[in-house]
Amino acid sequence: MNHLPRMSRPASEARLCLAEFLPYRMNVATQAISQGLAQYYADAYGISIPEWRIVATLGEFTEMTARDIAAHSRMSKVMTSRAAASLLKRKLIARRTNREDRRESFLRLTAQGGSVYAEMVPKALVYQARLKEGLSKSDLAALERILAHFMQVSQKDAVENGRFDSLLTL
Amino acid sequence: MNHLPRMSRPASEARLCLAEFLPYRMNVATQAISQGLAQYYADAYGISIPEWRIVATLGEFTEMTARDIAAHSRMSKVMTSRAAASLLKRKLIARRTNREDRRESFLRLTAQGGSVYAEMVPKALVYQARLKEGLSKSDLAALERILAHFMQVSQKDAVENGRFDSLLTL
DNA sequence: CCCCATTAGTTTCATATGTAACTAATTTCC
DNA sequence: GGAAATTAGTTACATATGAAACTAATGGGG
Repeated sequence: MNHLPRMSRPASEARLCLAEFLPYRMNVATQAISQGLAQYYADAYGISIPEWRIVATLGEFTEMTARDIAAHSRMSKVMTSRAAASLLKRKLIARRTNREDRRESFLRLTAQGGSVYAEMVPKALVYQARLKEGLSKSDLAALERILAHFMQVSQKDAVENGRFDSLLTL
Repeated sequence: MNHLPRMSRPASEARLCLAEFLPYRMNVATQAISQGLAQYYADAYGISIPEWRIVATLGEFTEMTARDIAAHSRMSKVMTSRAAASLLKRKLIARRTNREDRRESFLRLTAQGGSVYAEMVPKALVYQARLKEGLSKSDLAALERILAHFMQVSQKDAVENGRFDSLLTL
């Protein structure tokens, strides 16, 4: 007589180990990375991550509309609007309505916003360096490919499932 | 006469390019990955990510306390409590108070919860396979090292800054 | 034994975020 | 030239999340 399993199970019972599941692991790692940085931004400058994205974008490009900031920093227009409002209130950025198209306005860092930016950049770079420190050149190169690949796959997936908006939503 | 810059700037003006900033890129990539999966969970089973983490943990370990599920799936006890309450209400999990220590209870999947799990696992594995598809063996190996490294660095950072709780907070 | 500290888990409150509706300006197209 | 569609940006409402307060049960000296 041959041995049959006593308890019937689906033919292909694939096991899932949460701790090894890639989306989970990416989430946990990213959460851990963001946590420290966000805490630092908040403690030192009272700036949230969406606000930081605006400051960083304006620090890089000088003057931009909210729409373009949103696209560049991959935030929704709502998120961008709210973060910009908060920065405006604290006079870290200033707005200038576009006379050619009065729906939009150009945003730029104020002097004060500029010095916050100037202070934050080196800290951010140190943080990034700490993250990379200890990884080999080839692992860092792999990371570039991997992140690009993930973006591409997810993007394709979003398009296939009609979530076009998620291409711009935080 | 020698040329001096007309506008004085900090001696070491390190530039920051948001699009290349690692924490930002990890965030964007992870967000994109999670989005698709979360949407799928929600559409097909009305299950959120925290709920899925509980289901996945119980599918793997059969019976566990909320505390241990939280630790294993890296969620705060609040998040775990809320997600568990929702799953209990929908009878996807069941609870059994521990008689030795009546503060805690053991949670397990119900038959219904078990079949949801059984249906979701293959889908999750396909999603993961899609993500990995197209990456070389060596890039995937690098990814393992990278994620482990990020966890280690962030963990050390959290401890140094007294954020012990963030070791367990989602 | 009993008071105090600790632990599991829940609830409350404040804040953050997403979706959808909205306003105002502009463009399209007849 | 003007009604209809589009676009930039804001607001309103519902939901999600985090922090802290809270409840109930246990453990640990004295």
